[in-house]
Amino acid sequence: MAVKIADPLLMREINKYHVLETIRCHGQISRVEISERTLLSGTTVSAITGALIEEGLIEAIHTTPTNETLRGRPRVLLGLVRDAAFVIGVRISQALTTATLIDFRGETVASVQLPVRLARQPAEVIVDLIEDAMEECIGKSGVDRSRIKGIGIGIPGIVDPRSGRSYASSVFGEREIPIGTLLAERTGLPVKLEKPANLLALAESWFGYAQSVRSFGVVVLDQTASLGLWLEDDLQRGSSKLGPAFGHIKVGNEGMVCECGQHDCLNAHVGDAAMRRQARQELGEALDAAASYDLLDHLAGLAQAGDARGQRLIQRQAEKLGVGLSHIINLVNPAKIIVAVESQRYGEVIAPTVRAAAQANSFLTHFNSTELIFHTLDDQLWARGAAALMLRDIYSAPWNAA
Amino acid sequence: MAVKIADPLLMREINKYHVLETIRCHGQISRVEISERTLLSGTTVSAITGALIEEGLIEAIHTTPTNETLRGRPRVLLGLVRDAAFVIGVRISQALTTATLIDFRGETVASVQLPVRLARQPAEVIVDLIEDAMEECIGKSGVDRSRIKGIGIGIPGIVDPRSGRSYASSVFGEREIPIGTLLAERTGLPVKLEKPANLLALAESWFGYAQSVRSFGVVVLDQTASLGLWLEDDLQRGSSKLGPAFGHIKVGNEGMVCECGQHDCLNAHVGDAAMRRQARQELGEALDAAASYDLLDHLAGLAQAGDARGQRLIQRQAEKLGVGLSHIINLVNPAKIIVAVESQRYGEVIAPTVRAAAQANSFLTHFNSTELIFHTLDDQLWARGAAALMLRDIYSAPWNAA
DNA sequence: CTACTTTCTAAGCATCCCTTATTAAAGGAA
DNA sequence: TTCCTTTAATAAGGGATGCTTAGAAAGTAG
Repeated sequence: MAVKIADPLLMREINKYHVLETIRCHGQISRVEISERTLLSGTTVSAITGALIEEGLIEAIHTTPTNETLRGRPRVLLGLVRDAAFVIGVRISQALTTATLIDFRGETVASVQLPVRLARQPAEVIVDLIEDAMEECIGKSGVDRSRIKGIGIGIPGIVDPRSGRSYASSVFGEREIPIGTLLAERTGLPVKLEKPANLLALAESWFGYAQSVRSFGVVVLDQTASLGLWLEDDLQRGSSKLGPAFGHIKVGNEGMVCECGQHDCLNAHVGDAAMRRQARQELGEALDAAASYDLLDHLAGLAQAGDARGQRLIQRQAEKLGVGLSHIINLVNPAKIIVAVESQRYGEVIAPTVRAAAQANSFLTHFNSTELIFHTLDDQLWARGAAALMLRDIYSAPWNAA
Repeated sequence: MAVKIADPLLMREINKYHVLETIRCHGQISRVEISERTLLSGTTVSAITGALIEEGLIEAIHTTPTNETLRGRPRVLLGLVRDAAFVIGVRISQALTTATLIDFRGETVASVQLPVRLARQPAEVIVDLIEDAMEECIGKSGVDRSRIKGIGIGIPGIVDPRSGRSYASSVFGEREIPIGTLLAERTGLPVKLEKPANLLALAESWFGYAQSVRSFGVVVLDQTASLGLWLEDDLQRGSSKLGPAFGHIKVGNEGMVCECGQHDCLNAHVGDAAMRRQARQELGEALDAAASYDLLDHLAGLAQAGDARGQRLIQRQAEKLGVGLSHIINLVNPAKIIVAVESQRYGEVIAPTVRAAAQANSFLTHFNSTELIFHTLDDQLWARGAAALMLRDIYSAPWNAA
């Protein structure tokens, strides 16, 4: 069957999920208000919240009654139990690995940064390093190890969330590393892998600009361009389960070579890696040392300082990205597209051109119904996305469950 | 709330829908088999089928017991009641309007063709003509008028299914005609509009190659190229509710002008209208008379006969279409893409090139996980799609209901 | 301290599904 | 033909859920 058969247990699960979601979104909320928002009867809400309290997921908050001169019995506010579960979010990027411990409310408890290039290390060492970072994180926080329920990892490149394998990642080079499996064996915890754009999409949906938005996309622009698509309450993974191949849509005919072997992929024109190649050609190696990393930021600085060649480079990239966005707009037409760029300065420089190019290449009605948002890639949000990946299992939307 | 609250009634609705779907897909099926397929208990199936019989939607079939030397009490086969409801599907295209009467099982009862160019007529006349065709259809079939539950209409161009308006249709020219509203007023029946690709997607999902496929796309190539996307058990309409603007994704930089005012839209390169312009340039007006309509078919004939210019024209178009498909593959990566072409000959000629171009421009993993199917645009299937549009309301999937 | 207001919970009812037991409707063998 | 076996379909009983109504709890206002 494509869809689950309904029985009383599923019914309960569904309503329980709704109640938990309502509490999560509101932070603190009374039973009455839950009842109003969910349209469930008061008794049902009481029964469900009772069970959730029993399970230790929520608790009554005994702070101020918050009664704004209201008469009658004061409402008891309910909220998530902060330490009902902890999750570790790991962000792996070119030159920096971050491990962040997140509590059940999605808030950061502790964070450890590891400024190391993992690409040069063998798999064993990589896993060692990540494990150390996580240990440090746990130690710093003082959280009991048994309360940690899982690990969510974000890795650039092609990631298969089913097998826990990472392909063609700029971080690991050509190697296929079953990093998920390795870490799971080490820690005995469930591990989930995703590409960064998917994690950010999850984070935006839970905590960010896309709360209760039914369809949106998150475009991450750093080493490469990548897209996470959120449609109808879940990540869109497509038939291959790998998610959209945004970086490999074709956006020109200049013959730029992509690492995938084809020509004029978006990633051949756009992103840190592509820009480095172009900059080397056009600006010479003067740039090379200055912009060992943070090339995009450096370029933005040049452009703002009035450097014509830098401006042209950026302009060209922004246009290509705009064309890429236009394909999303025309084909999927989500309510929002959030473009996340690592360097704030760079984001500000390209935003107008990207927007204009997107408009120039989109069908007008569709462009107008898709909101384009630019913002800086937030490390914190990123980690919360990785955590949400695991927390989702605990919250467990019943219609997605196996 | 984004999702419905669960209560016993919804539970029943969901299971009822599953039972009805199972019966629809199987034509004739016993209670036991329904129980096995849906995983519902026998008693529940009995209760639900009992209700459905009461409502007149299904009935016991008293033909052969179909007992393959099986002992025991024979199974009673259940099936849809053929005349539980009738629906009229109307297909409007450039030079031909077809009205088809469809029964509750999705089978054609009667069909009327109107070889008339509606573009030249005022709105009043258009509605008159369609009404006449429908009347003829009803009369021919002898079906009681009161059993007809609605009208589903397919119109090329931009269609807003909410307002029943048709924009920028090649059929009506620049006019905005509220054809849905007009016909609803005339007939007193509910009317739904869709673009052809959406109707075909619906039809493929109900009756065709995409039964129980969770995600697929249907690309229709006739006057223009158009895409209907089916994701997660429903048509993907996007934020604008108009569906994908496949014809307006950009596929080149040759500067071909599209009717939307932009350059190098897919529709500027591909489809009957674009080919006519190109053919006029390259083949001269010798072609003009021969190919008043059915230009694509005519071209295919030329190409098969060895005409180099015709082959080049077709080749170029096929490549552009392949690029278009690659965007679908890379971004959405559906399990199937069904390419429906009006002329069988033309379809056969372009298929290899389209496939090759799609492959050359897609990320390999994604290409390999999307099945590409070419087939001829089936007038019958088309009409059944229009009918399914209405029947869907009667079947009423509970999770899509308001 | 009492009356009032509002929140929350308990009791009773209706619906649904499931498991088990019973009836119905055939075929096969004596 | 009659009785037994086998399978299908229905009926009865149990468990879970949600809803409505009524009552207990916990404050404020006077």
